[in-house]
Amino acid sequence: MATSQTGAGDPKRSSELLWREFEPAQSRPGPKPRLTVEQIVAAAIALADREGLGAVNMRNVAAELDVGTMTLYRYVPGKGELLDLMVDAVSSPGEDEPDPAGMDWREVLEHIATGSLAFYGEHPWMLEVNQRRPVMGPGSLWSLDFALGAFDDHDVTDREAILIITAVWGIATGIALSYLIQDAPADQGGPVSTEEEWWEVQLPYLQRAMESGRYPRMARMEHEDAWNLTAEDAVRHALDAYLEGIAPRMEASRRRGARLRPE
Amino acid sequence: MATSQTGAGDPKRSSELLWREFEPAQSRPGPKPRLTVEQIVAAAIALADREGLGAVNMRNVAAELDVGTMTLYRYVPGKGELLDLMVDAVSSPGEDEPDPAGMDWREVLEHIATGSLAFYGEHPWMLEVNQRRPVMGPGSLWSLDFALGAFDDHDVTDREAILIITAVWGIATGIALSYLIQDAPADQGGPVSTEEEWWEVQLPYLQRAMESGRYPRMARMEHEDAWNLTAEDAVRHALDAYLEGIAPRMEASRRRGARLRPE
DNA sequence: TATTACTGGGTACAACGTACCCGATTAAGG
DNA sequence: CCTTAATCGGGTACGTTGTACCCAGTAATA
Repeated sequence: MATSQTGAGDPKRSSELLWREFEPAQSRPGPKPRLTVEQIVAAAIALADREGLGAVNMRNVAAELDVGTMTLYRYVPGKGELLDLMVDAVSSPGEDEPDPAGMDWREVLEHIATGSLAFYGEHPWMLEVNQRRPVMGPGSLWSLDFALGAFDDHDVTDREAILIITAVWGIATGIALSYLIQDAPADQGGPVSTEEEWWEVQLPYLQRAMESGRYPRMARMEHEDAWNLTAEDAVRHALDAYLEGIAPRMEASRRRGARLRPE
Repeated sequence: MATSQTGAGDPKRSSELLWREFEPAQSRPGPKPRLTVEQIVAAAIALADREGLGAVNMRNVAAELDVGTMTLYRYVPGKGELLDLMVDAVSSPGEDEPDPAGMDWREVLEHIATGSLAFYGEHPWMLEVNQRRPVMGPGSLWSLDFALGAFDDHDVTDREAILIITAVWGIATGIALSYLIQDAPADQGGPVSTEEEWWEVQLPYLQRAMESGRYPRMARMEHEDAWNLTAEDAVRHALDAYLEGIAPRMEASRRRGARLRPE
């Protein structure tokens, strides 16, 4: 296995591990484990944050924890499952997470979008993970529940809520993919060309392409400032327009003085 | 190199290959090449379409063409560059591509979004490629130029045009990532759990999670229809709302009776 | 015809995931 | 307290990848 896909392993083992907090450990014969799953996941995340997803291999994670490589397999069935655990762990709420109850729908959705950017800034390797199957662990469920908080005071169908959450998440992730993935530490090995070098080399080819007349609209662009956008600029624009688009519907669906009742 | 990243190789070699049509071959000593770069790229794309990105390795591509593995290295510096070429090749215009000149801004942007979905449906492996650096070849430039056609009749700044294109592209790609990547042929090897199996196994855990009271909003959802969304549904919703949001600006910027002049 | 650059592709190695194995350890039963 | 058996740490080794290196065959040029 070489690629980095979620849901690659045995779903039963993955689920057991994701929800491990639900079955407390019981006393068993044999030596005390030296590690915990949490330690392994934390080490793998630290490694990914620091050196990129390419550096996350079983040998490196084991070295990070100063244990033998094969020891990891006592705790985690394989690399695929470890990746699932990493994804769910970073999706879990932080210390200072606000409570969506009491926030306006706009605030919640904006918090999701800007929070996603900050999130991908901290964990750019998350943009490289192929979330082939949704990882449904405690952290991911929490994220979804948080997002649903946008509609606490509104009468929208479940379907509509999902559509809106999907759209906001899609905007944030789609744009983060364009702008942030390049900040992730790359697998080194080849000629470690910097961003400047990269463009410098391409420039003459692009120049000739522009002069070829095959890209008339591009050729007419002022290159200077148009491309100097940040992910924040792009998300702000897209989100503002999108929220403007759904605002009438949201305002129409607002319930009168309702609060989330934990019935 | 194990991961699938663009821009991984030598940028000079990549550019030369991307723009190979610009330097015509000249007569040289030595045997005639048995292959062309086009053939190799086409074989790799066919393989990726059919068996997934995981099946694209140098040995398989060579077997597809009935040549020795190392022969490929006569034409392509390495797998990273081959991936760049694949990405640019599938981004090139098809036979029946409409001309954005003469289309309304809405039509162009909608065509980009729905076209993207169809595109990812045909080449789901594109969702797995980490576009760490933009591949600036003939195909990608053409896509950009096409998108800029949305503004032929409008007075918008270059910056604004890029913002809008980025938003539409981000919406389509972000949503495709959620909905379509699961349709890509998976790297087989482990327990090849189907979609149903996957959910069946997770269900009891999710049930317990819902009963735990930690996800009150999720627990209150009607699961039946809310999750049965297609990528088309999600994109239509997001794009409609977004276009609604930028419509005032676009209408305000419309030029009077202007047409694209190939000056 | 001789030269020379280029072609096909076999061999081999390094990095990876992980199957398999063995000895050391420790809770539970007597 | 001692036996038993499950569990732990982790070394060895193999299969799969990308690709460096090499050599022999080939064809345009001089």
